Amino acid sequence: MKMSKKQSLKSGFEVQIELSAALVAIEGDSPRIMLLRDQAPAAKGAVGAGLPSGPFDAVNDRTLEEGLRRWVAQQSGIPLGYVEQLYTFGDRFRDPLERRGGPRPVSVGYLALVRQSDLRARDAEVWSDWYRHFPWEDWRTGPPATLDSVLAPALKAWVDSSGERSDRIRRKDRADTTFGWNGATWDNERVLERYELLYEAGLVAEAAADGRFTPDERTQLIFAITGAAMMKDHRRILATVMGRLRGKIKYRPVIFELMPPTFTLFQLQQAIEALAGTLLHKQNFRRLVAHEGLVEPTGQVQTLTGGRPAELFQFRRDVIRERPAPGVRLPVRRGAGRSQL
Amino acid sequence: MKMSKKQSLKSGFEVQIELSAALVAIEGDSPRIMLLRDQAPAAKGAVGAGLPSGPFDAVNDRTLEEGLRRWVAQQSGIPLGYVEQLYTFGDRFRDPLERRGGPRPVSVGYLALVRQSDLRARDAEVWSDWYRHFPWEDWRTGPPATLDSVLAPALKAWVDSSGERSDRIRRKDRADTTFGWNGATWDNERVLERYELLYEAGLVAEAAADGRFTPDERTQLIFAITGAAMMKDHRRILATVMGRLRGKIKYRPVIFELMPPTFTLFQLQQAIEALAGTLLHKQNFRRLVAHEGLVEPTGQVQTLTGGRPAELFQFRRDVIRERPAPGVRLPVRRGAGRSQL
DNA sequence: CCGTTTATGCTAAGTTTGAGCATAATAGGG
DNA sequence: CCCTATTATGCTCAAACTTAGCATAAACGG
Repeated sequence: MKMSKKQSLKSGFEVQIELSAALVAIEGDSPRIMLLRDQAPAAKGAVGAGLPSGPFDAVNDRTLEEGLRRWVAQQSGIPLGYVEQLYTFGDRFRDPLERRGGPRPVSVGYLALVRQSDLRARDAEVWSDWYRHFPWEDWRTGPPATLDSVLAPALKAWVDSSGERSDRIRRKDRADTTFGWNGATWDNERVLERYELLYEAGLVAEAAADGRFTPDERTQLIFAITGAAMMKDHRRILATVMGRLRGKIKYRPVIFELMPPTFTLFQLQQAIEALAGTLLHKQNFRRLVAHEGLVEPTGQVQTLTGGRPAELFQFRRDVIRERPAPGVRLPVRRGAGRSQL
Repeated sequence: MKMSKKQSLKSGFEVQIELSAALVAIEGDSPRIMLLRDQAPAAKGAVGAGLPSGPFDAVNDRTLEEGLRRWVAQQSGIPLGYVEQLYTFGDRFRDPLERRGGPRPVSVGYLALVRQSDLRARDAEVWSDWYRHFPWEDWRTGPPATLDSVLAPALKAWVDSSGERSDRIRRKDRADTTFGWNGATWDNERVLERYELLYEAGLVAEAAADGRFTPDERTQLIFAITGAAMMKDHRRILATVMGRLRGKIKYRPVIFELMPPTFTLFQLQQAIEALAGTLLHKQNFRRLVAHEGLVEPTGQVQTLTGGRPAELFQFRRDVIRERPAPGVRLPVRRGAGRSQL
């Protein structure tokens, strides 16, 4: 059973692990993600911007996370605080380079939260609103326009394009449940499922880049909505980040990793709304937060908004001790919309 | 920046990925985990039983999960249904073999749920109750005895063993919050945190095996409670599984992956209690499940318990469509205990 | 000083949860 | 065949929590 190094190499047991981090920050009501500009000449096959990333060094890195921090520090200069491992992707052919003889990628995706104050973009970096890459995930101003007008018909075409009847039913069912059509509910955590569906349907630019599709006029139009391609599987990692973060704020106080030391309750609310992609009832949110004892007043006030000055609060560090799952339970506002496919 | 294959090998960028699966099943009120008996001669350095696992084959496996299924099928003959990736571990020296020149391990842990009916143990396999390996996690008959009598004093010794005062405070705080002592609450999901703490404190057999401790009389005693060592980092994966599963049943109907096609409500309750490690209020559980619409009656009854016959139910497949997070919200019973450290 | 804007307080009505009492339907023993 | 133990199921009450608004407070700009 045991193999020499040579043999194992030949049979493909050795791979390179790529560590990627999605750095998330919030500016006002905008959830931001850090992207490194596309620096490789287009001819080389690299497409789009990408997350900070680099290979895991088994000799020098004590842990995977240590390696990740090293790469991020090197590429962005941003010191990381909260870091969480998300998922390990090893699917074949997610990186178009692989078809041209590149190595088989196995990538470990991380989520890192960056406080607004630590935020400084240098030349090679962009902090872009994550809804630019996932416009259908933002429900703060009601059901996203492109959801029904563009994605629904495009997915309907994908459903109908299958030869088998049973397969068409499966596809339709899947589209309905992930996008909340025809009686199903929109679940704001299923970001990855929605992305994967669009990928399979060839409706995101990466799917075209991976060689299965030649982008025609119709898909070009759709790409305009689903956004420009990102490097490798980085948009998939981003989708994972969004879903995970949306789930996590509900039961762990991670939101405070994104807030400045002191903040008004409305700023806190806006930050949560930014991540969740939905709006909250202001008075109830305030009662919830106060009641949960997650924050405490500092006594100071802030007079920036033109209205009555808001009291400044800070996070109570010791809450973690007290209750098992101190998060911000999201009361949802009325008026979820749905459409037909 | 680019390196030839030779260079990258030298600098340690290529590693082997090990895929491991924790197969979970439930028998009555006992949550089971599948272990392969320790088959290597002790002299070789392998210690304890382990999870089914094997290296990822980048040439032949299309995805990581595919490789995992192949290994499990090969080693146990059990066909896997529900499979979920948990975490990727890459810490140095978690496997004692590594110190003796073995390869740097990077392992991707998976959770797989097996239906009782698919359960069949062959010679090399054991389905063991997971609380045998984590006795302090079972609160169904009240606070675990060994928690206060054995773990508390042992952890107190670990706290006091630090030379620095600030470090002692940090250690005490960490012990309190993860084990729910001194006013903190027991969180049944923090299985991994508790295991990691015991590992760091040298209180689990794996920590001794990794060479940092020579087990003396005292630790021998503790190992009797914390359980025999498992191979590599497999008990850590198991801890991750327990925590993840305890969290997941609350918001996704994964429990049904473990149940037979039809079941009584009390069987369902016992299954959930088995995973959660806590007891539920029977009448309220029934109301909850009925109200959530997760199950539907089959019309049949079961007369096995000696009391009134129980109606048999089945899972309603279509619930996933309807609501965003159909899980079994766990009402907790009174009487959480705590102790002093 | 007045209208506008944002922050904050408060309450009525509806829903969910925690706990326990009461009843129903079986088995087994006398 | 009746009585008791045992498990299943139905129901209710009070407490806690949510939802949705109304109402008031405290700033700003004319």
